[in-house]
Amino acid sequence: MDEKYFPEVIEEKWQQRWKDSNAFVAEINTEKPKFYALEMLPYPSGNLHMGHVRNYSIGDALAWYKRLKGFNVFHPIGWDSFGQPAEEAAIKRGLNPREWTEDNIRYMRGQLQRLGISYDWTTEIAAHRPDYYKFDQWFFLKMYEMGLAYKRMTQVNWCPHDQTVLSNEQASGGICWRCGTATTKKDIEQWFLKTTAYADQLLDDIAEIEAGWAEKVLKRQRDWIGRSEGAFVDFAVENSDEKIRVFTTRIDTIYGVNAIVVASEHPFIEARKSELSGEVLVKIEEIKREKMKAANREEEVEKDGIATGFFAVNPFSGEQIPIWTANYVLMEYGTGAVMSVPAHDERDFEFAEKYFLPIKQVIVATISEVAAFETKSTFFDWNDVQNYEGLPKEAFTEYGFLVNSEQWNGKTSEEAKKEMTHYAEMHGFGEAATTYRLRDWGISRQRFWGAPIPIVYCDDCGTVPVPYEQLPVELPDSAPFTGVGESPLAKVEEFVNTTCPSCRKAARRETDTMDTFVDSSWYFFRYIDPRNESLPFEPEIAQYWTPVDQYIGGDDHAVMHLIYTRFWTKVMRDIGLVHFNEPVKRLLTQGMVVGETFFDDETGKRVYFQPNQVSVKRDEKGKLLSATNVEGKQLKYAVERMSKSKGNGVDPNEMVEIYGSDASRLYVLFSAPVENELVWNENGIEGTSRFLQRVWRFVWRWHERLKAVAENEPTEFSAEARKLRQKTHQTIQRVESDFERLQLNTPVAALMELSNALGDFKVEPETASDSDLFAIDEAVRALILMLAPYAPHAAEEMWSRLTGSDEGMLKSGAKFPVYREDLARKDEIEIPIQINGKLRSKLLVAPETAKEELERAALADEKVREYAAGKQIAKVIVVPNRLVNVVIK
RNA sequence: GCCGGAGUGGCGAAAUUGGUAUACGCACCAGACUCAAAAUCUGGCGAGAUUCACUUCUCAUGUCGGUUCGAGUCCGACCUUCGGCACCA
Repeated sequence: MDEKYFPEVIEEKWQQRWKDSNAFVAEINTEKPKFYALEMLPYPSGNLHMGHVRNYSIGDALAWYKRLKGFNVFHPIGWDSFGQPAEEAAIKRGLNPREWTEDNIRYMRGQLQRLGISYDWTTEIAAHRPDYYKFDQWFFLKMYEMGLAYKRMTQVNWCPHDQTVLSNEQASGGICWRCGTATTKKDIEQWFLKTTAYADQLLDDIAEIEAGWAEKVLKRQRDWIGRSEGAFVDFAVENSDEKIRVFTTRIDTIYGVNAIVVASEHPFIEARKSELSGEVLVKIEEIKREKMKAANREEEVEKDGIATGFFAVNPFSGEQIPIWTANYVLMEYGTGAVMSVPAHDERDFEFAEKYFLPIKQVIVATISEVAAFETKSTFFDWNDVQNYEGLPKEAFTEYGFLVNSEQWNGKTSEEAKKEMTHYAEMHGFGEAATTYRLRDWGISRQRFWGAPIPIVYCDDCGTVPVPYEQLPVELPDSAPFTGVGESPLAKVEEFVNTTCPSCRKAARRETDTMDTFVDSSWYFFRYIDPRNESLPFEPEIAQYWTPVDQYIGGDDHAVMHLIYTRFWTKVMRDIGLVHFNEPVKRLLTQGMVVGETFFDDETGKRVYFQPNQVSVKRDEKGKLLSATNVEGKQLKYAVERMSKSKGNGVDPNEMVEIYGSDASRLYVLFSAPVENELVWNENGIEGTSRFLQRVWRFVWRWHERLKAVAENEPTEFSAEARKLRQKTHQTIQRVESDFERLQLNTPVAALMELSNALGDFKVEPETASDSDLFAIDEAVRALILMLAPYAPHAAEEMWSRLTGSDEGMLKSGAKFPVYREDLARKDEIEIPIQINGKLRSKLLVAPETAKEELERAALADEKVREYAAGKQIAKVIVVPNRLVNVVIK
């Protein structure tokens, strides 16, 4: 240990030592409680950004804390290494995706190791390696057997120029990202996983994890699944045997139906093309075009539609109602047809207003209104100008009581829904139904850099799954990467041409690869048994380590990844690999790390923020008012996610080089609560670095002297020493309870206070008494141990100096300090005295002073007497150990 | 438009259940050390008024109102802001 704190020296030293001693290698140990700490695995883009640093600093703090609390901690890391950027690098720069990926992993692994995150590197995995994606394929085959993987026609974005499939992102604005051509839609066959089969479980099992997941994430999941309960009702088409089935959650409003509205792609329309008028056909084409634009642009589109000229019959009332088609009805949801009830649905109301369709009220808010409707007609007809006054201003969408509904009049919406659904069932024109917004998961990608889908197409045998013993279906070394044309794999003859596993004749392989969300749906199960060649993992090992106790990541994964991984877990349970429903007990969604970004107003180009290149004006609250570059030209600015490409990034490498990993991590954890957005501020890190140095200097000054500390607790302590011990134990309690609540910023404040208390303890090493030494030793040890989750290298070094042992905290059996209530308690506490709720005076008393005693002391207080003079004391409120409030009138 | 979260000093933020608002840190100011600077150490730091001074008082947690002995915290309305969803029948 040097007198001065040189992070680069000690950090390298301890990183090496941890590695040599396998300090973080986890082994099953049934004697200890286990703790699985997991951070979302990174995509190997080439560089860590500050969001990663934050993510791993949080995870590491918890991992260290739990280790010190005696848990057997598993803290692994890996690489989400399949995906488009590797392929892009291949197209743009002629690189081999595999080499590009491996290079990036090597570099980023170095960065992680430089940060000193306590990973068990022996379990590192990467999705692009055959020993991993073999099991993506294994799972696919299992799901195929279970009927959960199937193929169907679906629409994709298509670039007619490049002849290639585009993701929504690549086709955003309806333009191909590569060539700028307007995109079209194309029908192709793709593989799907039947997530909808688990829709109810995905929704209902939320109850099991509710306590440990942020409500905002659960809400988004519920919305994503979008279960809605209602009924199907069949409307007969007049003069035909055909029926149009609609889905409604409000069958109670069915007497208010003024039209059936179908989507422009609805089979009813397709089947009657020849019978529709030219005007209608033109409109339908217009609607389809509008829909496509609407999907790409993000504007609200006005409702548009046309009557088809056909009519249907309301099965309840027998009324004849027109069949319309309109742009606001979606083919993808429900049945692609709705019953329009303008009086009780906002969209239908808007539509009726535009096209002057009749509006009939069938629900009223209160029972007292029901009687009035027996004589009053509420059918609003736009042709009847007399009645114009009766036009409601908006739809009444709440539940209420039925009117204008024959035998159902007077019933509540809830009763009517049940009874009318039953009635429809009895009469064969409807049934109770539940629909979901959740779609099956399309996993086919017409890309190279992903796990090949293990399927063979044979002219004789059809679709044949690759036998398990032939897995993995390996990706070829390379493929022609052009970014245009069909899937790159389709061009690799030796890959495509194979023999049918069933009849041995020549056959062709599936050339689509899997969505990368497949890899990330189960990766944390692979960590626990990463070299297993026959199974994704051994169920017995999973029995010990899983589910994950604490998962940490950004809330950008609140739906897709976290729904898919929950789905996958349920499938694994049904296969018999695991015995629980939910993979993650507690989820922490960290806030983004953001920085200010500057753009050139004219060119839109980013301007790198460097103090000498950009000058900014701020208002008194520090909010940016304007920014100019060197030439005084106005710049645009925004606060966005920090990254190198955006030019607002602090490079983690640079930061670690200047301040060290410990100070950097400490700063990131200290300066905002984990779930808050973290706005990067260069100055803050100086403070945390100074704090570490202060602690360091203290240990340096005292460590020799502390070797002589008494083993047994002295019986007598000075008042000063007692105060220090009090602070020590109060701090232990605070830090512990904050960690349990995942509040990682406030423990740092507590540790700073303890460190300040040590500084205030005016004793010199040369003259300190045995009891003083004991108190200091106790405080310093506690401080260092509690600092370890934030600044593990510095903590290790100081610990080794104090203990004289170099083997490391964990190997030497160091434990989180134990809180002692008897020492934390104060001799004397300050009780505020309020008069009419306002602080007027203070009382120094022993803790646990009785109520009566407090009241007496408060009333005797000079201030209180002053205020009470000539007035009446109406009441005295005494909360022991808290306050006294004297109410004076 | 709908849903959800959040508004506390110059800034990041504290305040387990209603009970001393502004802990801790940054920035800033003053002092000590130094030939000087950096580093370090000490002190100050919500606003306003009052006093030579010790002090004392008033106001302040987005705005307005309510409940309560007492509200940053609970209730109601509104404003601002961030995020999610966007015709889901």
